[in-house]
Parts: sequence; structure tokens; C-alpha cells
Amino acid sequence: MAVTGIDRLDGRIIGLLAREPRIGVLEMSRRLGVARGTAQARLDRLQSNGVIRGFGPEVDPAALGYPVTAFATLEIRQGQGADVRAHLATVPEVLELHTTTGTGDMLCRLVARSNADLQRVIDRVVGFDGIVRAATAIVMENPVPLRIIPLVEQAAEDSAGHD
Amino acid sequence: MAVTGIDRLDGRIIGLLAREPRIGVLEMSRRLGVARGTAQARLDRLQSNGVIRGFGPEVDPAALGYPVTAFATLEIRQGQGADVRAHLATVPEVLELHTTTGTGDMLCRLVARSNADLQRVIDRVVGFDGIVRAATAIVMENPVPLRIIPLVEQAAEDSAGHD
DNA sequence: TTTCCAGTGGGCAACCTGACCAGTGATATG
DNA sequence: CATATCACTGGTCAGGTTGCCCACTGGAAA
Repeated sequence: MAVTGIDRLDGRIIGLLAREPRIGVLEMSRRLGVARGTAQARLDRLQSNGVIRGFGPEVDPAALGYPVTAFATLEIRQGQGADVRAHLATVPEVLELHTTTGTGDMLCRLVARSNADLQRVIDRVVGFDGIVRAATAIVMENPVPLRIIPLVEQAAEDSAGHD
Repeated sequence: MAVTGIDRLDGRIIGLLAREPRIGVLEMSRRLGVARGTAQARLDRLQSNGVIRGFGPEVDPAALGYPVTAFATLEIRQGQGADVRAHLATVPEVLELHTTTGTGDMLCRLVARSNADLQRVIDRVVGFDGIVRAATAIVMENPVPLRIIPLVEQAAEDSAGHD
């Protein structure tokens, strides 16, 4: 079914939702200048498409007492990948894990209560047999926090031609 | 301001919201077995605390036509940091940017329409004077997608003692 | 003891949702 | 050309939810 293109209206819906997440379908249709049913249908489609995965609460780890973020590049012993994945999944401070090409085999995002606490987290992460080596980079600043709107706008424009 | 501890009830609220984001305060209070006002007040506090940053839609880049994710480690020429940050902020495919300690100076998350397209994105990213060198790791699998619930539970348990 | 705070349980009007429906214009399809 | 199909409009409806109010309770701190 080709790529799930989105048009400008879809883009505006996502933008609106990003700016004011608690907005209802009715208010949304008013701002967009379309009928409520249309806004409803578009939103339903975006969700069943998988373009919008959900509206989960965005929790700030810092506010939870975990102000330190780090990225760790892990080198894995051959054939231990599955075990390492399972191990890392049990560590709450591992927020995200990817397997990658390149120098390391895996990349994970960690948080900790302090720089000192990061040592504990890293020990727990690498204290597992399949992990050969770990290189950690502590995050100092976050000039661009995780964002999606510019990409949504790009995608909406791209598909505008054949729409 | 001490650390913004959360207790078990807060933890359950966040968990509930994560599982069923479209749930209302009334239904939430029913599930939690507390009065509606309590659920309301807790939720308000979590939001003004900054623990819950918002309820923005989670958009899947893959569904938008960007199925390829990569991480790039950038080395920056001394004193060019601010310029590079500004440059990267203008690239829609840059989803996230951090300045870090360690081998590189910055780490950014990229998406692209294909492996071939990733070349275009990287060219655009590094086609800027202040960037000395870039090392890119393409994401193959994502065994642990960005998550927060385990950490929330951890935080809720930790503060349960002195609560 | 008094005050403060979080929580309870209830009530109220206004609003929103999900579900319908008939009608319209544009775009395929025969 | 006639006919489906599709997305959209604009409207209705009952039922649920929200935001706001109130009085009351129990625990903790001053």
C-alpha cells in the first residue's frame, strides 16, 4: 500500500495536536476550518495508519530525579546479542536500546541520579558476560530535544504535489 | 526544591496514562479507587511539576516514509558549537541533538527515506564548516524502544519509604 | 488546640463525544 | 454517458465527561 503519505491537512492536525495535546476533535475541526466528521476521520486514519502511535504522557526523567543522561556504545561477544538485549531490558535506567552498524554493536540511552550514580548504572549494564567493551558519552546539553514536527511538515509538503 | 519525588499513586497514574492515554480523569479515578478530585489534583501537580511534560502525539517516522534511523557522532571545530547547533536545528531529519563528553562532541539522531537517502541527509548535516568529522551508525533493530515506565516504577518505589 | 492540607463524596450546568443521517462534488469505472 | 465510490459537509441526538462548586473528615504540623 505504498508509503503512508500524509497531506497538508494531516500535517496541520499533527501540528495542532503537538501544540495543544488536550484539544478535542470539535475544537480541532474549528481551528482547521473543516467539519468535525472530517477531523474525526483524519485522526482515526492517522492512528490506524500507525502515523500517530499514541498520546502517551511525556515524562521528564530529570523531574523524576534522574537528571543525568548518557549514551553507551556496547561491543558484544559474538552470538550473545539476544542475551544482552534481555539483560538490558531489565535495567530501568536503560531508556532505549538499538543495535547498530559501525564501531559498536549496540547503542543505548541511559539515565542516572548523578554522575556518581551513573557509575552504578554502567556497572549494572556492563556487568554481564556478553558485553566486551563499553564506551560512554555523558550528555551535557540538549540543543535539539526529540522533535518530529519539522519532519511532519517536510512529509506533508513532499506529498502535496501528487495529492 | 528537593527532588520532585513521586509516590506509588503518581506512578500508577502515569502507568495508566501510558497504557490508555485517551482515558479521562473520571475513568482514571475509578480505576485507581480514589475520588475524582484526587486524581485531578494529582494529575495537575504532575504536570505543573514538570514530571509530565505533555501529551503530544507520538509520531512514527517510519510511517511518514522515513524508515531508516541512524546516530551520528560529530566532531566540532573549536568555538563553532553554536553555529553547528543552529545549522542542525534547520535540518528536519535531525530528530535530536546532544552535546556530549567523550570521543565526539555531539551526538545526533537522524532519519532518512532509505539508506541511499541517508547519504543525502548526512551530506546536509556535515556540509557545514564547523564540522570536522562525522561517524555514523545505522540502526538495525530497536530491541528496547524509548520507554519510561520501568523508571517511573523505580522512582515510585524509591520514594515510597519516606512518603 | 488550632491550622493547614489532601482527600472524599456529592451536585450542577456546559460541553464534547460517538453515532447517526442526507446531500454534494470529484474521481474512477463500466 | 451513466454509475459507483469516496471524502467531505452540516446537522441531530443521547449519554458521558469536564470544570467548578460545596461541606466534611482525618492526619500532621505549629
